[in-house]
Amino acid sequence: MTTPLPYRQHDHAHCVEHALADARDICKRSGARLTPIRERVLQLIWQSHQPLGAYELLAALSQDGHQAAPPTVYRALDFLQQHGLVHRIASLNAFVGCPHAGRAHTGCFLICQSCRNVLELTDKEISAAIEQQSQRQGFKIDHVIVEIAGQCPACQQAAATS
Amino acid sequence: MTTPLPYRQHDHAHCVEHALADARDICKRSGARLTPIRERVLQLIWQSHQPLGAYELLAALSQDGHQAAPPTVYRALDFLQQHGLVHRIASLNAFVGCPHAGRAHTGCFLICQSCRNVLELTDKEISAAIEQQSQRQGFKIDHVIVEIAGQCPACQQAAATS
DNA sequence: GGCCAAACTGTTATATTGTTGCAATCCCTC
DNA sequence: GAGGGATTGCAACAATATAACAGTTTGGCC
Repeated sequence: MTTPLPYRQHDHAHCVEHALADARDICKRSGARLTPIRERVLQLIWQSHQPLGAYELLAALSQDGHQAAPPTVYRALDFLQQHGLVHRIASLNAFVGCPHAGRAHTGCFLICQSCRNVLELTDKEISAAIEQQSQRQGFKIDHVIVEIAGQCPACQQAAATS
Repeated sequence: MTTPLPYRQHDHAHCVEHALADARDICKRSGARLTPIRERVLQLIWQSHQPLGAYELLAALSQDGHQAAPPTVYRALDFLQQHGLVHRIASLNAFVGCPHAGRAHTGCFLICQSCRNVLELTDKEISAAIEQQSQRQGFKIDHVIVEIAGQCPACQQAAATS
C-alpha cells in the first residue's frame, strides 16, 4: 500500500502553485474572475493541509496588512466553492482545497482527528451506492456530503509506537 | 414503490410515543437517566419531522414556562446523541430523532430542500463501500456522516403539477 | 477616451450557533 | 442522613455566518 498524499512528505509549495495555476486556468475558461482576494484565499487554504476556518483566513488576511471583515472572506469562499475550487467540511466548519477541481465529482473526506489532515477521495462505489439508494427512495439528489472521521495511518502508527 | 415514512401520512402522535417508550427502555437498560428535560427535548424533536435547531428547542422550552439557557439544551442534546437517540445533521446544524435507536448503525440522511423533511436510512452497500475505501487507505473510522440533499418524491410531484 | 452596467469590495451592524465556568441542586449509595 | 457524582441554573462569552448599503473597480460599448 502506498501512503497517500497528503500524509506523505512532498514538495508542498509546488503542489500549491500547481493548484493555483489550475484555478487560474479554470476561471479563465469559464469567464470567472479570480481576483487577488480570491486567489489569496485559495492560496492560504492550499498552504494548509488542515482545513481552515473562515476566521483563520480572516486573521491571515489581516496579517497581510489587508483590512478585511467576515463578508470578504465568506464571499471569496462562496466564489471558490461555486467554481469547485474548494470544499466546505460541514462537520468542521472549515474549508479545504479541492484536488479534483474542474472535474465533476462528489468528494468524500477522510478527516484525521489526531493530526487534522484531510484526504479527499472519489470513489465510484460509494457514489453508486448512494445514488442507487436515493433512486430507490424516489429521491432526487442535489448534492451529497460524505465525511469520515477517524485516524489516518501515520497517526495510528505514531499512537502504536509511543 | 411504497412511499416511505415520513413522507406518508401516519399517526405521528403514536410514533412519538413509541420513540419515547423506546428511549425510556434504552436508558433504563444502560443505567442512564432520561430526566424530564432530556425527555422533553426528545419529545420536541420527535414531534417535528423537520430537524430542529438548538435555539428552536430553547424557544419551545421557554414556551413550556421552563426557564432555560443554551447549555441546558446542548447538554440534553449531547446526552441524547451519546445514547443514540438523536442525530445531528451537520449541514443544517439541527437535530432529528433516530428511528433506529439502540441498534448499531450508521445513519444516512435524505434531506429534502423543499419541505425540509429528513429520512434516515441505513444501507449496507453504502456502509460497506465506505468501510472498504477507508480500509484501502489505512484509515481507521471513528464515525461517518452521509447527508444527501435534494428533493423528496412528494415535493417533486408537487413541483411537477404546479 | 468616456459612459454605463455589472460585478466586486468595504464597512457596520447583527444574527445564529455553540462553549466555559461556577454555583446550586438533586439523587443514589452507603 | 452524609458523602459524592451527576445534573441543572445561570451569566458571560466565543465562534460562525449573514444582512444591508455604500463605494469602487472592471469590462463592454459607443
